[in-house]
Amino acid sequence: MANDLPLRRTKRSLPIALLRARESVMGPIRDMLASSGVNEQKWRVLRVLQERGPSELTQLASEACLLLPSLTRIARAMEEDGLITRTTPDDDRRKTIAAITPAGEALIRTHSAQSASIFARIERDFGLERLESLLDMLEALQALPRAKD
Amino acid sequence: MANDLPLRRTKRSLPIALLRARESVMGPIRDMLASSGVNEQKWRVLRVLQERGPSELTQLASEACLLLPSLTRIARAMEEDGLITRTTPDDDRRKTIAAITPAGEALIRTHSAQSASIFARIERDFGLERLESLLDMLEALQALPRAKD
DNA sequence: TATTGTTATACTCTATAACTATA
DNA sequence: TATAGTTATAGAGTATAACAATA
Repeated sequence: MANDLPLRRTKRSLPIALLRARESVMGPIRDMLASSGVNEQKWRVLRVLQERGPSELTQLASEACLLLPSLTRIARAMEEDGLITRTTPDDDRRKTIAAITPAGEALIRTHSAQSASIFARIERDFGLERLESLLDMLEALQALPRAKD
Repeated sequence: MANDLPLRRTKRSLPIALLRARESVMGPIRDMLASSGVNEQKWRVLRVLQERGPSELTQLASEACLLLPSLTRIARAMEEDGLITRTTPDDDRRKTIAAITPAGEALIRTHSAQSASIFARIERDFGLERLESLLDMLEALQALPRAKD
């Protein structure tokens, strides 16, 4: 069996290239979050909730790229910190709806200027048009049909 | 202070878009690795070593997107499994050089056909030209100057 | 029976600092 | 003194399965 096909160079390996690109972008963002009291995961949860409004945990986990058991723990901690609320809707009491609180929104606002400045720098160095094109492609990549096998 | 600038939609947030895109690509690759006995991190180490040849741990950590303490542990385990060797060069005995073994290369070969097929599917669904263009941009993004502040 | 979320568990990675050996 | 790597430690995420409550 001729299964010793050479693999792509790692620079041209999509998973590795995506990871390395993310690592280079995350540097200044990690510095920002270090002074915020929330980690990357909690920041994503806040960002998704602010954008989408109150959300079921399953959907929230999917959009924030977290497993549901991880989100269960994270959401409990964030509720204790007053950043989100968790409620059970009367029409389906299996569900939990998470929602961002004013304190959570305030935390985002506190860092919005810094976040914008980090992004502006990338825009400047990378090029606005190219960046928009990259974001278009990343969005399209997410939308690809999931392989079944 | 007008620091309540609205943030980008999460779909247009570079860190989140990179993460979500990677998650959608990693699905079938995780399935592949599940039957290989190595996890994502060890797979990256093997891929980098196969490509670059024997490497110092600091450089290897950087290219495989791992912290050095993580790599120390991972490399020890991989050496025990016979996938890599670790040697101390005579000209600088502070260093450790890791190198892939024939068993490590065999492990990669075992999955090269499957890996190629996963990639071919993405090429087909996403478009070859578009994919190459995406990889170009990801490579360029990695090469951006690191922010200092 | 299927769905939603929680809990439990084992494993692993992350992040930081302290430490050793060598240069 | 600086560098390369290791060790230690605390914290957190990953992955899976089992479970409870509800539909």
